[in-house]
Amino acid sequence: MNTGAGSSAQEPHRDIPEATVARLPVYLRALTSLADRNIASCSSEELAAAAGVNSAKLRKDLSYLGSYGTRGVGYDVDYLSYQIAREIGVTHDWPVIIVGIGNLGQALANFSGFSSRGFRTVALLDAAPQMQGRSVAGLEVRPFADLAEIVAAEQVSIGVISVPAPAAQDVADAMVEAGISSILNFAPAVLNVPAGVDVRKVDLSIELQILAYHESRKAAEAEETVDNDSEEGITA
Amino acid sequence: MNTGAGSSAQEPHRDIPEATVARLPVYLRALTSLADRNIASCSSEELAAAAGVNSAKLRKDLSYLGSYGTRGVGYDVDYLSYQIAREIGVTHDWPVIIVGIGNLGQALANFSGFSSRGFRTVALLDAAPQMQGRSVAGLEVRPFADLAEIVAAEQVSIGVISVPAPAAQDVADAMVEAGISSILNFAPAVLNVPAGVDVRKVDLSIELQILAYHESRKAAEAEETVDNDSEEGITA
DNA sequence: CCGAGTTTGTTCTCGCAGTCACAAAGTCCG
DNA sequence: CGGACTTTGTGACTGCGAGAACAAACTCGG
Repeated sequence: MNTGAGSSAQEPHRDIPEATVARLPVYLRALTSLADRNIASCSSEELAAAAGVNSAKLRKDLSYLGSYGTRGVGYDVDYLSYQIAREIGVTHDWPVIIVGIGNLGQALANFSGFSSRGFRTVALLDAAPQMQGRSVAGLEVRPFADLAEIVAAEQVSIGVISVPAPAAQDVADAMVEAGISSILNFAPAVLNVPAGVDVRKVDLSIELQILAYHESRKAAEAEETVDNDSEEGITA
Repeated sequence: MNTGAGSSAQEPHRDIPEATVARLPVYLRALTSLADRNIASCSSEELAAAAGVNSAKLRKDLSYLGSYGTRGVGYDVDYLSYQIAREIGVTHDWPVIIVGIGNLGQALANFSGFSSRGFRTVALLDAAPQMQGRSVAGLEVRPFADLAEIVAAEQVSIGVISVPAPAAQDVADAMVEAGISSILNFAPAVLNVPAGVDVRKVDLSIELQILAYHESRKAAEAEETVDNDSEEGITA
């Protein structure tokens, strides 16, 4: 009865809401943590607590994937982990390249969370001559000009940009040109990419500014409540 | 006529939607970029393009702050910049401490975007003895035990956590205990904090996994469209 | 001084996301 | 073997956010 877009065979889900997609990795991490503690099964309440969300929301999110729980019992940790990993698509490793091996790029290259969660850094690229050939996190830094060649050879579809803002758009253009269709951008710049290419942005100073806004309001409120007293007596 | 919560003198705004708050820093950056190019005024259309959003959304967002534009003309770049900065609360610098001076912590300490956008890193803390006294980004790494003392002395209300996941909750607890009320968390762990404390989370592997999900779907769709052809002929 | 043109600020509508509450479905004990 | 209990999965409701469209307000040229 849907918009007749074929293949209604064994995938009753499809079209998982974006908000849910963003939480699935959180659930996956919580499940991994439970598995590490040798917990074989858990209720939605427990898993929700471990993931830091509401249990109803968790159940609804999981229901988009299918019915992988058992009523009256809960979820099997390993089984659910696999199902989520399969849905996200991290049952096999994704090759990733990092462009811009400054402080942040080096930190990312060394970040174990990438390799342990379905991603494998296959190349580090930097345009600066003095970076060439240096070894970072066990990988040799290669010239930016090699981008297309590496992407083609390693079948890379995900790229990380950690260059200064002015260079970000050029790097993005080159990535798209080379065939990359998903970009994680750490540069504080707006990227223009053609349709079909996904960009996610991580912006450190924006996060801090959002905190600052709330902090300002907290301070203003605190001041307001003291306002009645009009304390100005530092004359003692 | 609002819910009579005092002080209806010269602040007609208050209660800015969270989604808008998250975009204000983006607008601020776009404005800064325009100012750097000596552009004194701009329309909502231009600013929206620079910030990568819809112009209607931009105008709506700005309207929460007040009427700082001129109909028929547009916005004065400097004036609007100041108003946004004032609303966010970054007209003066916020002192920030960073706990966990590993690869990521060092990258954050060296990140110029912090200092140039309303934040000043006042201390770097790490629990590891071998880190003590080392100089990173012009600051000496101090023992984690000094946390409370530093927070009190420098009036710090914002803390950054860049320690491994297992230590994150302990660090958060200590921060809250010391009086910090806003936390930017880079550790892949769920933090439990009391009400009144804001936590924002930046999780690198989650961002990648979200990209992977979309990438999987792209691959699946591509396969689907080729399915009709059933190309298996690599026999040549 | 006035009208045409431009751009903001706001209203309205639609869709997505979060939460509550409950029926369905399974387990476990007597 | 049956009933009480537990927990999932889902339907209904509410509220926020995005976008389109329009009225208000300002500028500028004659």
